[in-house]
Amino acid sequence: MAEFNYKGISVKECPGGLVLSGVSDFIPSHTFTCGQCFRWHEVDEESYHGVAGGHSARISMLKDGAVELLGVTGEEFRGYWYNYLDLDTDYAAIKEAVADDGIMREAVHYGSGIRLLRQEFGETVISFIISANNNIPRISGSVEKICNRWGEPVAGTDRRAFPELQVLAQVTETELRETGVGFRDKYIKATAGALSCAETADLVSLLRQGTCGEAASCLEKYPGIGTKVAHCILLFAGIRYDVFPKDVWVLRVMKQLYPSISDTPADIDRAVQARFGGRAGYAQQYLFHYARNNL
DNA sequence: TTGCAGGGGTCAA
DNA sequence: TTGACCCCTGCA
Repeated sequence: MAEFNYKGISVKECPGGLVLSGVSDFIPSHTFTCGQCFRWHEVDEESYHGVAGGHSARISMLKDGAVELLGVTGEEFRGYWYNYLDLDTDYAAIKEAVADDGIMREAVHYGSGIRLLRQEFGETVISFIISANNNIPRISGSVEKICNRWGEPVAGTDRRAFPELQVLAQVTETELRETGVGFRDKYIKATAGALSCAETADLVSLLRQGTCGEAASCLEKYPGIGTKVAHCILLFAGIRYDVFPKDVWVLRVMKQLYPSISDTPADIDRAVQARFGGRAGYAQQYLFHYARNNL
């Protein structure tokens, strides 16, 4: 069995996949259930199966702390999963920076194994349009149905890839509604159509420029995308980390734990930018995950 | 068993 | 600034 080192991570081939040593600050349950993604299914304790970017993997934490990637080749690890799992980011440094008071220390400790996934842009856009005024089981169900119906087959699994936006743009609203997306059907079709006409790489490049408010406004031009969904897309597609999505849970935690900060979104943004700056998105994830499970 | 409120918002009036 | 919007779930 071959063994190699990739950017500080020791990668060893094992039957059916790879075992990684030297990955820190990663716990599958924290990363895959913190609300940033909808296509990772728990198959065992600290073991999840997911499909991303046309690839399939079963990712598990082994007892010795090593990370096992089943169904993944060394080439796929270097070419896709390393970046997807955000393995080049130093989470120890981020955690130290954002855990600047007792509340944040507790939130960071609670979600210590969260990594922000660098998800596909189109999949992230459509998934978070579906998330509006919705709940996680239903969002996951709709996304899976969309993949089953219009996605391409993926090697190594019965599950399918998230379809291209060009494909979704051709689907009727009635067909979309059959996947349980409800009134969001027209938003999905319209935004998939508008984005499939645009050059995605150029748009993503544009979204990295300017302030996070400007980037969010750019996305808010598309149907079904308001401020909160725009911020989620920017953060969870790995485009920028200075955004702070404010959903009901974050507003709840801010009101309860930081009553001195006014609960208007603008005031929260000002306080968060001053305090966390370019790491606001990471802070939001720790707070959100903590709030969801403790408040 | 049935009825109702509410959910990781957005949009239009 | 408000209410409608799909529809599933939890709870009384």
